[in-house]
Amino acid sequence: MKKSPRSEIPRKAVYRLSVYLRCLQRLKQNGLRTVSSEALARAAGVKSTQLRKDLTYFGQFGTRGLGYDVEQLAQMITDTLGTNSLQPVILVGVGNLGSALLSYRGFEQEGFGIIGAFDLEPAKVKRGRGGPPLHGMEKLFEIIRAARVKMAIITVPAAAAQAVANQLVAAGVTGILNFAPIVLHVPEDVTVNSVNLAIELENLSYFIQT
Amino acid sequence: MKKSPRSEIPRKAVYRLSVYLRCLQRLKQNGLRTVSSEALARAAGVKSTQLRKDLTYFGQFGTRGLGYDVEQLAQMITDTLGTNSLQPVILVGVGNLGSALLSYRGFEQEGFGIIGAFDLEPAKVKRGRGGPPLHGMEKLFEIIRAARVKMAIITVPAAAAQAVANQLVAAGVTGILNFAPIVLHVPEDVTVNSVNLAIELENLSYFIQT
DNA sequence: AAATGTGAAGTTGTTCACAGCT
DNA sequence: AGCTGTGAACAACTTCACATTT
Repeated sequence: MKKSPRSEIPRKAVYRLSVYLRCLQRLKQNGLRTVSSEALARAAGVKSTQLRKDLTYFGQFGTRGLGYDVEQLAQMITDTLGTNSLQPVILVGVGNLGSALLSYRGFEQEGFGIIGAFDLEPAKVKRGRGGPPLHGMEKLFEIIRAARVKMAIITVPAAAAQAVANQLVAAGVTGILNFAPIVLHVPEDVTVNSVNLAIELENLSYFIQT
Repeated sequence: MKKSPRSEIPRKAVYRLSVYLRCLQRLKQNGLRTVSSEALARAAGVKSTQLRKDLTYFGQFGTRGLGYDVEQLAQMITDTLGTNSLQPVILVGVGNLGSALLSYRGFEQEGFGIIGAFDLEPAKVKRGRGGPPLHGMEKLFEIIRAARVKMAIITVPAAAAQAVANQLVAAGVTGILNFAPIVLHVPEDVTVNSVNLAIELENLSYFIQT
């Protein structure tokens, strides 16, 4: 298997891989077997040359004159992203946003299972029925280790986020999806993706000014 | 007032402006009056030269030898982003994620008020107490027009998202925060910021692979 | 002395143009 | 003929080096 040097692949290209995958899934549902870079790129909202360039970072998957096999390309993307097997994920901070995300089913649809939620005061949290078990913070380390959890979602207030991140990293987490409005400092081998909903709106606010 | 040509300012620089603002707010709470580009940049997780370059897109705000006035710089950023006055926002699609975001108070803290929520079947939606009024889709156009709403949040399923976007644009919305896992096609003068939570996790999944 | 502001250099990411398969 | 794969050209963004101001 050709293992490309991971560091030379643009982060954005990896991100777009996920977008392509969504489009391929839709195409498959519509019964399409093959697709050209032109058509897939249009669906994904990018230029066809960019799509082809992105794919070459990971290998060669097309047939010249014909296009890409929908099924096969989707398979290679899930292989590459590592979303074949179900990844266990935990969530820390069951406040407004945290409980919101717990009731959101969108993660599971894509192969991620939230196997546990953590909060400083689990007793105070109002929980709907269903959903993952809720623990106090003292269980964090133990559960992460036991389930070999590599990915975590942080939805605690800004003031607590860095401390939580430190605990997660110490327990073995190497991927963090951070919703706290703060820049997290972590070791090099840990990846942080930050989503800040207020900033997304604020950003729009700039562009709608006439 | 120096009005720089909006199109020549990198989108990323505008985004970082929001990050700087968050840091300035924290500094202000801690009682700091001035801050150097070095210190602010560290807090924001960027290089100091980048911070300075970003700011020059909007004017000159520092004092050489001293640094930036925290209060004044924060003021200029809110002016620039247009978040001085409270922006009315609506939300379309009160499913799992939509109702999640409605109960999330983070938007209001930053000067955005969700003045209305819309759903195909408002009767079916379980609503907690409080929060904005809930309407059927037939009211969408009228309410957007009446309140001169410019910004909207889309949390409908992928299959419905483009149609909703079209309605929003027709009613006068020019900024859309899109949570549907699909690429929206809109006129040039409309800005779309897409947030895809599943993709963020999927992306992490790639980087945690050893 | 300390720190900003900025043209120039460097780096990264995107698009072009076309060679090379099927 | 049609469409992919890719080196080279281009564009966008970041960082450097240093002149400039307080």
